[in-house]
Amino acid sequence: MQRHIAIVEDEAAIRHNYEDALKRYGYHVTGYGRLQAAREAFARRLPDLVIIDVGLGDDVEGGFELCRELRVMSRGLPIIFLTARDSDFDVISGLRLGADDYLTKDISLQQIVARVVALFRRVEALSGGRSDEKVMERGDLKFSVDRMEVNWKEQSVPLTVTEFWIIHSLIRHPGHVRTRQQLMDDANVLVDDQTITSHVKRIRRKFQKVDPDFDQLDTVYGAGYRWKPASG
Amino acid sequence: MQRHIAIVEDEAAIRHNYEDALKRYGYHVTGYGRLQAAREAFARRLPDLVIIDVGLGDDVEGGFELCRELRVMSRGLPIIFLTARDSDFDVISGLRLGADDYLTKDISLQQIVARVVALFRRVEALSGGRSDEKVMERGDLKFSVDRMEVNWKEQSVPLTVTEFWIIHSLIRHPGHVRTRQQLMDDANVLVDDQTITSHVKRIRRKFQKVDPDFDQLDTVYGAGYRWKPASG
DNA sequence: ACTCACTGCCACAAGCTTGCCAGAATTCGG
DNA sequence: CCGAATTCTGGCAAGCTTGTGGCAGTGAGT
Repeated sequence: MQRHIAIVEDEAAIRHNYEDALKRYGYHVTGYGRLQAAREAFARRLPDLVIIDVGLGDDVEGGFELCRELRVMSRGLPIIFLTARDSDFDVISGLRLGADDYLTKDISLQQIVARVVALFRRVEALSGGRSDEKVMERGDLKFSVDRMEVNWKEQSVPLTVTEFWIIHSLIRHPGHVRTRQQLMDDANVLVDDQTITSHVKRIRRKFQKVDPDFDQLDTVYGAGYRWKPASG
Repeated sequence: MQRHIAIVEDEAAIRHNYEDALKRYGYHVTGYGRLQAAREAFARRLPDLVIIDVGLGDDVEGGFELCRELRVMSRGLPIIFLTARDSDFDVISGLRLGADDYLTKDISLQQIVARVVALFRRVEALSGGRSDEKVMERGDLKFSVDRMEVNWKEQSVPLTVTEFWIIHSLIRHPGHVRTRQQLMDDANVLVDDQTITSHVKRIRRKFQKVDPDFDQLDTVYGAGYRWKPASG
């Protein structure tokens, strides 16, 4: 699968520069001019890497806030900070937001691409070659792609491969309805709708074995299934 | 119209396997044993999807080169890479070239077919699909197609699929009257006028359960229904 | 060869949704 | 104010969707 990079940067000219450079390297790139747009997009689907300009307009704090939110959504998601001013650099490092890299805007496009590539390589090395995040945390759920392991409330839930990818698909789109077709695609199987129903039953059973009150996986009648977002 | 898939793979046995599997799914498949043959065919007519073995003979670079050429010819053409080797080098290079998917040869035929189907679905969704706004906000109403969820004054309103599409149709034309016929079309059902009346009744009831003063959905005598614009 | 886990699917049960009817209520035109 | 047309409403039966237990085929591991 192609890597998906998100760029949050309000100056259109700069944003397009970065987009072009990264696209030329075969990445799938989406640019966002405003924080809110980015936030909404991320709620739908997390990219594989995020580049954030912390000097976004007058809302200096916004970039930090977004970073914090992303860290909550996905612990392992690579984040690169961009800043026009050198002075911000200290602030950023002081905040320990967990960004994976900091860049000032005066560096060359080539350098940026190089950093992105390097970051992907590093993430890959850690996670054994998958393009997905190492670990996702969503409320009571901990999800590790490289270990193929799922934890619910600190307890391990033993899932099979197919079940794993179905859950994976649901969790990567929290709150969104996924049709049985989509789940099939994401789990890489080509089967009957009913079979997905069976898998979901088994998944529920396994979660309930660990936590009888498990209730995070909604059925949406006539549509599909949905992973209930943490807050409800 | 039938989809045309091209397979570039030098080992005849493997190539035929793939061809058969995909043909059984109703695709029109052409196999090419040598790069040059494929290149010439593509110059005449581009297929709808290409599967390339990157380990073609001793010409390791050939597959990548072909991919590059195809990308120039058609930016959106779906390309799947096949390889016997699982080394990172192949993966990275393949992805940078803009391949849409990447498979090692040890996966099952079924999985390959599944990927092909999924890729076509994705491409279709991007081009042919209507480009809906994902989230709509109209005054007290929040509406998300992805989530199949409707909120009125911050409270969730549980609607069925048909009700959902009816509301969707009304909200996309705020202040305009929609006939029962139009609502039928938009909800993709073919029924009696009276049935739409029933649906509207149920929709109103559900909104009123959340907010007894709900009054946003007007009846226009002799014509149809209308979603009252916000301030009204 | 044998076991065991996984997967896909079937068949039946349970539940929800939908379409429509018939009578009541409302609106419209004169 | 009256009659005709239109809409509202409660309710119900058919049909579709999902839950559930189970079974057979496959493939990996012993």
